[in-house]
Parts: sequence; C-alpha cells; structure tokens
Amino acid sequence: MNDLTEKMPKKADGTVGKALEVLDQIAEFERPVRFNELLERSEHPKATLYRLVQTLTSQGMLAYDQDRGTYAPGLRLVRLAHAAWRQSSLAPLARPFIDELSQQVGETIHLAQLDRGQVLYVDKRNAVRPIEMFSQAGKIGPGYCTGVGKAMMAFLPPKDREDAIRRQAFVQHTATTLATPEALSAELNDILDEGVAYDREEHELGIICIAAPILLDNGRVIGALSITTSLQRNTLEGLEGFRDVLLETATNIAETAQNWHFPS
Amino acid sequence: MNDLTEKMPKKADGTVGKALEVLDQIAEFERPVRFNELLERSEHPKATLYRLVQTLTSQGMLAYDQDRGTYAPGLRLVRLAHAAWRQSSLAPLARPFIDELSQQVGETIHLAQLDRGQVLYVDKRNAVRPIEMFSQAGKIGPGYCTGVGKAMMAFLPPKDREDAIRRQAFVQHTATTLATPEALSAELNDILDEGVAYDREEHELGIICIAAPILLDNGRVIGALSITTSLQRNTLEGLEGFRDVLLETATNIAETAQNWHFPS
DNA sequence: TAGACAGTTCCACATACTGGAACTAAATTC
DNA sequence: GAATTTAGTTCCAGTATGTGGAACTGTCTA
Repeated sequence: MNDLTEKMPKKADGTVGKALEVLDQIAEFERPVRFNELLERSEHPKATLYRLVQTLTSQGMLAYDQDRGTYAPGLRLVRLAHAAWRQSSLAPLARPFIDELSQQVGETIHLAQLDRGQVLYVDKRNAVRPIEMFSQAGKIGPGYCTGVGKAMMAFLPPKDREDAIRRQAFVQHTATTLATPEALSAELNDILDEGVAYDREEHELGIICIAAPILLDNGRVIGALSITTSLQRNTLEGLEGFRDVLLETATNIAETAQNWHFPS
Repeated sequence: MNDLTEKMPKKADGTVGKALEVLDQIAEFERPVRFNELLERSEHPKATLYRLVQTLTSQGMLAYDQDRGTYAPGLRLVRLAHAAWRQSSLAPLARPFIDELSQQVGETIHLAQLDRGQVLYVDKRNAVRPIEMFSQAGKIGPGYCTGVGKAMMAFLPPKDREDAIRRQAFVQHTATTLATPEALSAELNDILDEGVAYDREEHELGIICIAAPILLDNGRVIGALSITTSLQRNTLEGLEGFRDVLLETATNIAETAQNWHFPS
C-alpha cells in the first residue's frame, strides 16, 4: 500500500461511520478489490462487512464488477464531489491567482487543503515543460513530507497540530525525510517562524518545492500553495527567489476567501 | 431548484442510505445551506435529521461553516471521487480517443455515463482548453432532454429503461423538449433503430448535439459520447456528417473498455 | 471425489437509531 | 427591555436495525 493508510484514529460514529470507513479502505487500494481482500484488512466479521458493502453498492457509492467480482468506488461519488469541489474547496476562488502565479514563475503550482491530516490537492497548474510527477486534483499525499503539508501543519492550532502529527505514517522515503514526530515538530516550529516551508527532496528524489500557508485574518490555515520543481530545472536557492510572489499570491487568495466567508 | 430533483424512487436502505440521501439533498442546493432549510425539505423529524447531519459532518462528508451556520459537501468527497473517477469512469481509458475526436471535429465533446437515471458527465473537451478534474467532470444533467441521456436510455434493457424513464422530471425546457414518458419512449425506440441520438434544442435553445452510445459486446450500454454545437456554428445536417467518426470513436472506446473488463 | 476457499444467507440477540418533547440561544417584535 | 418567535441542540424510553456466529452454496483445486 502507501504511506497514508495507518495511524488513522478511528472514531467511526455509528453505522454511517463504519460504512464510510469501508469506502475509504476500498479507495485506498487504488484498484478494484475482491470481497475477501477487503475482509482480510477489515476488523468487521464477514457478515457485517458483507452487508456494508452491499449497502454501499446499492447506493452507488461502490461499483460492483459482476464478471470479476470486484468492488471499486462508484460514480455517485464523482457527482457529489463536483458539488464539494465547488463549494468547499479553495480551487474556484483561487483559480485566477494561481493562473497568474503559474505564468509568472513557469513552474508547477499546487493548491492543497488539509483533510484529516492528509494533504488533499484541489488544483494544479503544470509547468511549461511538464515533469512527470505525483499529483492531480483530488489526489492525496502525506502531510509530513510535502511542502504544502508542512506549511499547513505548522500553522495549525497546537491541539490540531498534534493531532495531525499523530496521523502521519512517517515512512522514510529519502535521506532527508523527516521520519519522526520530533523531527517534524521541530521543523514545523521553524516553518512557523520562517513563514514558508521547503520540501528538500523529502518525498521524492530530485523534487523540491517552496510552500506557503493560506491564512485567514484570525490566523486559521485554510490551505497551502506551493511552487514545485526538480533539481534538473532549478535549485533550492532558485525557489527562495519565488518566496515573495508566492506569499503575495497566498495573501491574495486568503483575502478573497475572507470575503467569500470561507468555511471549516 | 433544477429538473433533477423529483421522482427519485427512494429505497434508502438503512441508516447509511438515509445519510447519503441527506448528502444528495445538500449537494442539490448547489450552495451552503442552513439546517432549517434542509429540515423544510426533509421528511425526517428534526432530531433525526440533526443527528444525520452531525454524523456526516464529523465524517468530513459535510463541511460546516461555523460563522454562517451552513453546511456544504465536504472535501472527503473529493478525495474519494478521485479514486472513483479513475476506476469506475470511462474517462481515463477514453481520453486518447476523445482527444483525437476533438481534434478532428473541432466541436465540444462530452463523455457521459448513467448514474441513477441521470446523466453524469465524466469528461469534456471544448476547443478552448482541456478540463480540470471536478470543475466540469462530475456535472450532472437530465436524461430525457440531452443527447447522451437519450442515447444511453435507448440501449438500456427494457426493465432498466422503464426505470430510467420513471426517474425523469420532464420539465418543458423548450418547444422541442420531449416532456412526457410516451414521447420519450417513442423517441428512444427511434434511437435504438437509428444508432445515434440527436438533441434538437431540447434542453437549451440554439444548442444541438449528436450522441452515440458506448456498447459492450454483450449489448450493455456503459456510456455515451456526444458532439455538441450551437446553431451559430453548425446545423443538424452538419452534425449528421460527424455520425461515422462519432460511432467509430464510440466503438474504439467500447473495445478498450472490453479489454479492461469494464464494471457495472 | 474430497478438500479448500470465496461468497452468500439465516436468525436470535443487542446495539444504536428514532423522534416527541423539552430545553437553550439568538433574533425579532412590541 | 421584556415578550415572542425562530433556529439549533439535547434527552431518553421504545424499538427498529444492525450484528456476527454459524451454516449453506457454489466454484476452483488437487
């Protein structure tokens, strides 16, 4: 699997919580799964899991492949997500700012938000010469080893920050990965002082980025914005040069969000 | 509201079904809603609705705006939909074919699938620029007055077709809208003979399209493909000229889907 | 043909969902 | 600024619903 799975404190409230937990599990596979594969990773007894899956399928939240006997996330989710993306994500209102930033810097731009301790990418603008890389709208990534993840976590209120740290999987992807809660915590403090976060090949070799939080007037982080590049194209020092324009864009987005009275 | 709301035979199984029904209702508003607005349109008693909404919120399926006291579909949906889009939609595998078709005809292309009697757009190409994940993909439309909707319904097995017809809202959008089950049914028969469906300004004045079903070897419809234009740019006769290339593309997509062993 | 295994159904039991009603907080009226 | 209305939240007895061990069916394997 990946480094997102574990350490998710489950306070699955009621049947709905359990059903959604199952849905998450299926989504995590990133491929259609057999009932039994699911059963192995589930803590529910066979009959219970079976009923949950049945319900989700009849509801269109899961799609069942008759021939192969496999389940995958269903199309109803796509429909619902459309509404979610438009109403609860920063993407629609941030779009013009990101477009402009993209043109100015000519590197890949990511707009992300925090979803249960994980980084959720809600928009992306490719570099002029695109690099093949991890991410797209709706995709998720780890919080502890991405620029946007660290930028957001750093500005979380203490309690939420701890909670977010606890949810990290801490897989050592590269030599520079911050693979312990302590190392991450220290780094977050630096980021809080610094105002921006860097990804120094912590997730993927050769890939670096500079990220800034998007902060409301009351200090709440609502997302993060990053400029990503590869060592073939640029350097950490080069990224530092983008610092001002990145922060300015983040501020602009925050201001707009403020007026739209942004939720959560 | 719109013409998608009513006539949805609800066989909400269990608590999960009810919760998802509420989620749908919230999504239908297409804007953040107050609890009370929801209550008015809900058949659940206050306490019950309240608990459902609470659960959905704590699960991240809904986002609650503290300041305004409103609910909107939550980001967790975006995350789940990413997996759904990649695994259960035709979009990823159809992409190269649609790109090619788009270049050939220079008109707007839609790729849609049927979700509970409604048309769900999973990909779109307009001459100007390619789609961003959920900004356009994930949109829904009525089945009875769109080319893709009719193309898909026509090739449904009798029982499913009837079911789909029953789910339509039949709002008379324009003079040519097929606003009765009988008119629609007759049209579907013609389409079944014809092999393609036309939208003759049935949904919006000045907008026309030609649509073809995407059919598996066993005859099952798994989606539809359409070329849309406006009367300013083209004519119904002009669209007829696209018939062959449209059908060929649909066949190619079906073949590819066949090999990927496409679900549902 | 026996054995193993995935998937499905059954049913007594108890959890957790229900909803009327009562409560609090905030907005509105007089 | 007290009285009234409206929105949102909590409570709790009753029971509908979900639970899971076990038994069954169908399918693949040796």
